[in-house]
Amino acid sequence: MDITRKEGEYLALVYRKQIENGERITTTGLARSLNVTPATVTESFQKLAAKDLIEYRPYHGIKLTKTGNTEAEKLLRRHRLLETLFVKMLKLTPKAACNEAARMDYYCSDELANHICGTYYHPIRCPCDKQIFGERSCIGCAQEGGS
Amino acid sequence: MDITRKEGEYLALVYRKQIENGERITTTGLARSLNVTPATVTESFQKLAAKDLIEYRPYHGIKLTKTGNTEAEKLLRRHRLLETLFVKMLKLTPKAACNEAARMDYYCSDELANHICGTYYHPIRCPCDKQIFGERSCIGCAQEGGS
DNA sequence: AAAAAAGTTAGGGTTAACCAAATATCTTTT
DNA sequence: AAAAGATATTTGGTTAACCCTAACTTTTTT
Repeated sequence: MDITRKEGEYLALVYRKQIENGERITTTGLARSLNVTPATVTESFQKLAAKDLIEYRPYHGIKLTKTGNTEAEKLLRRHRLLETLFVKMLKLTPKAACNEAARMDYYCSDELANHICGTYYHPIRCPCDKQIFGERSCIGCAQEGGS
Repeated sequence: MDITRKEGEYLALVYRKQIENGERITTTGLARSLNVTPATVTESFQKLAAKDLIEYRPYHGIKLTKTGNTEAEKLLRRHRLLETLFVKMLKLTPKAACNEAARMDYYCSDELANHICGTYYHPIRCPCDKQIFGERSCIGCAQEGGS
């Protein structure tokens, strides 16, 4: 079963908040970030859990599973590599690059991402200085296995 | 009213067949190209016509309207500029670049396209030698006003 | 003018995202 | 510890984008 675009957005957002920023994930908090009602977030949690991307204990929050973690990192990797390309090659501002990347990252293949990665010598930080994860399939990449 | 992704695909395909290749557009022919039933194509024609993107005479075929033409060219422009970027900068093969671009073009903004366009000195042909249309909003672009 | 081919309509189906209102479960606060 | 308040979930929808089959209509061919 594969991940829809929205599900990807949830995954990436949860990863950034929970793993990268150490914030606590709440239904209402996410709802506010995504401009939807809490009911919608709950529904998403259920779908994500059904696909084994998060561990979901109703009323007690969520945690990314190993798969969820990996998928979030893949998505963020693609996002941040696109940003890198847009800033370095095309001279977009980091903010504009982020907006473009946000619309395109879900549709960007790992192959394309790997090409960007190789072109820029496997960068470790994106233009906004966030981490770009290694990827097994990318020849020359750091490969820091994940969790 | 805006154009959905599929509608964009129809528009671009119709443009390529009808305008660029001089082929006659038939419901069944499009259905085969897109791997759907003729009924689905008819439905799309009705939607496209409702949005004034094509002129549709039932049983007698379709023609892009001025708006439809413009939109198709915008889409193809983005597609072909993405291809250009992927081939020139990232060394994808033209075929791979086309596949990537096909997934991303709908989500690529005109601003990003303009940046690519400027970076490559407003190219007139994509890697597969098809035309890249001028765009008013792109400073330095040829600006051949369309139809 | 039939038969064949092409196109359309009618009537559905699925899936993804949303929402409001009612309900359930924490968590505070008194 | 009970009530109040905050948070989260369930229930029962809606809408939009695609897609389909089967029946029917129109055009084209023979």
